[in-house]
Amino acid sequence: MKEKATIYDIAKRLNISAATVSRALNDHSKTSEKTKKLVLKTAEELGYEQNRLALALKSGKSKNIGVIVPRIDSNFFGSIIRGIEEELQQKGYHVMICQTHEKEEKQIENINALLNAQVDGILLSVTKNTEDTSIFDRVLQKHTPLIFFDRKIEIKGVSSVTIDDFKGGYIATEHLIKQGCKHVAHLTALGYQSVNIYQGRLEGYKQALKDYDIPFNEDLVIPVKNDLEGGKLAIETLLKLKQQPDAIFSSSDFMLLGGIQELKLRGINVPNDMAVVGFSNEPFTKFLETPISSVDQCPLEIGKYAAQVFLEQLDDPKTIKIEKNLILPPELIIRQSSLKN
Amino acid sequence: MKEKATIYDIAKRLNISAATVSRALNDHSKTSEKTKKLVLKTAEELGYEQNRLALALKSGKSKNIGVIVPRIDSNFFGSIIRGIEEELQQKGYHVMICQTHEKEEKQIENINALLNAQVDGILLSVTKNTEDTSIFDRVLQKHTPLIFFDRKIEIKGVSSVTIDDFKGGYIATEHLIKQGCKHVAHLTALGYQSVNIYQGRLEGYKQALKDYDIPFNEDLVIPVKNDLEGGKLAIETLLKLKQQPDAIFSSSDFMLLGGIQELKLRGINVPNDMAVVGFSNEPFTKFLETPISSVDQCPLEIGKYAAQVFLEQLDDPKTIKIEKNLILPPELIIRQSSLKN
DNA sequence: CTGTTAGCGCCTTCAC
DNA sequence: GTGAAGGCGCTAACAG
Repeated sequence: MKEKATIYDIAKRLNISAATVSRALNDHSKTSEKTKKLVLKTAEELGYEQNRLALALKSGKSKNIGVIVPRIDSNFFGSIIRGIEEELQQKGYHVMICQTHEKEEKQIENINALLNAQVDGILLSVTKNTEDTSIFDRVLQKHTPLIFFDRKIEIKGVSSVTIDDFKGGYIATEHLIKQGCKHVAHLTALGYQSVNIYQGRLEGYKQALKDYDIPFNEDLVIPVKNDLEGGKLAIETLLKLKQQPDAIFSSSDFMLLGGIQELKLRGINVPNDMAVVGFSNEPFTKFLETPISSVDQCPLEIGKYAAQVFLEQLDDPKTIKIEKNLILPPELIIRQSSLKN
Repeated sequence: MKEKATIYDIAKRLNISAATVSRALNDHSKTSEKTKKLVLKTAEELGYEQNRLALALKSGKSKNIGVIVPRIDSNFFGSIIRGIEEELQQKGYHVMICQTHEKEEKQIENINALLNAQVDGILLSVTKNTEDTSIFDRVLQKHTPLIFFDRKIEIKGVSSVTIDDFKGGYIATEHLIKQGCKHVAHLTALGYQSVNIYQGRLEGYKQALKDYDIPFNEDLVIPVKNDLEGGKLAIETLLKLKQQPDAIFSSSDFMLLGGIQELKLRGINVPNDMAVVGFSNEPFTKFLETPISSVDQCPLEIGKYAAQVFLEQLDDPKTIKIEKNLILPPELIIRQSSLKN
């Protein structure tokens, strides 16, 4: 077997032209069955395989799409990528992965790299500190489909797939209220202004309070760093209040876990003294002794829909590319941490 | 800005030949400084970007490498991919991701797809039920570097990066023995024969017992399915024994967690009645009320080394590609679950 | 139904 | 120092 057989090799062997071989291989209508069979047979013998690079250069379509996420080693983004990959590979696409580590410069680098690798589209979860949006214009100028997922920025002509953070905040809070909680606190994360995910959760929280005639109390909203330490600090702050809360809706499972650890140290029982609900449905939430209720963001779905939106964009002629903004409903997973006895 | 500027566009504008433009862009020695500057300037103006596909077709190097894993939405594989990506992107490579879902047919499909996408190399964590190895020969015949990581198969000429499972089993067991445990049970996983990862851990366990003059007791080795349910079953089996264990070394954190839950139901205290150590250092292990000791497999390192081995293979002339088998030392992370009071 | 020609965008001899 | 020509592998248009 030669290292690499081309259509010319098989053409030579059969004493026909490369064009005929190409047609036969692609099952073109105007080709005799005889030559088709012959070509297929010798192709097999020579171990021929199509060189997608050549095809890509010719057609201008690489059949690769770029996916940019903050980190890949997180359950959330890993699941999204899984969804994207599964949806796209069956259409003959390959997924090229990049990470930004929440750095805008890396985001720009990655986009440029993907662009000149001639990807057929870019799916991007926007870095939280994105300030310069001109890079996105460059993508659009090249007529490369661009789709935001999970985290978006408002840019005309860019479709997106996100979850309904407002609803997530609402159902979590409503659930706690229905459990009989009168003073629901809320932990929100610092540092995500530009993608305002946490803003939506907060608004949902407020709306739920309003709908159930509970006055909003600013003191019960604690903005902290999104990690275990932040959660501990939040608890310390909350417990100093005159009016202490009887429930917490945290916009992140990690902050919540830190908080729960702190509550335990202080002998405060979850869920009876303090009912809690987190956000993201991180894998660890269901493994704890007191499993944590959490709002699931359906990452697999996000990935699948993002892929589908991309495929739709492809069908459209370049001029009438309509913007599509999918907002998926999150789902509240109720576990022990929010069920008062 | 035109949709896509090529070297011809800038050549035309400057009334010079495309060849000169190419040379100027590549900082070729035999080009006047004047034209270089001129070319660079107009390239900038026209928004020129190199088309990597054309370069790839010409050079035969796509600067893409394929990575195949069972699943991407697992902390372990996610971390490995992160390591690979970070190491390779700075050398100008892109990572293309595929999943096998532990199906051999998908593994073959993915390899073929990557091959005719002309990747410059394939990094693969072998599917556990791999039987037909002829696909790997095909890769080698094409002189495409192939590197196994985490899970390997013995194939001449294929390098690999794995962890020392024997050592992992050894240090975990030794640690339990040093804690004063006399009857260390071992949970091993069913269904991974072809990649014999679990075999190594078992051997390490045996060797540790031997080194500390503890007789090996076959009854204490429980093979179960690698999930929570399997762990529960294992505990049931163990507790029926005349000689009950006082410690467990589990070859998987998930089996162990199931076991711990079962122990708790039965009022058996961890670590005092039963000291336990898991394997993989899954994220949840450190979040539990009784954090679990576990053998960390350094996935990030695996990824980085796999990438490095790939880069080394590249330097070698095709003929003298030497096989390199890196075996990384795992690390025991000691937490409360194995520390007797 | 098949062969010829041309070109995707780039780089690399080979002349000049 | 620069231009012209050819080719990487494939396909589409145009003849025949």
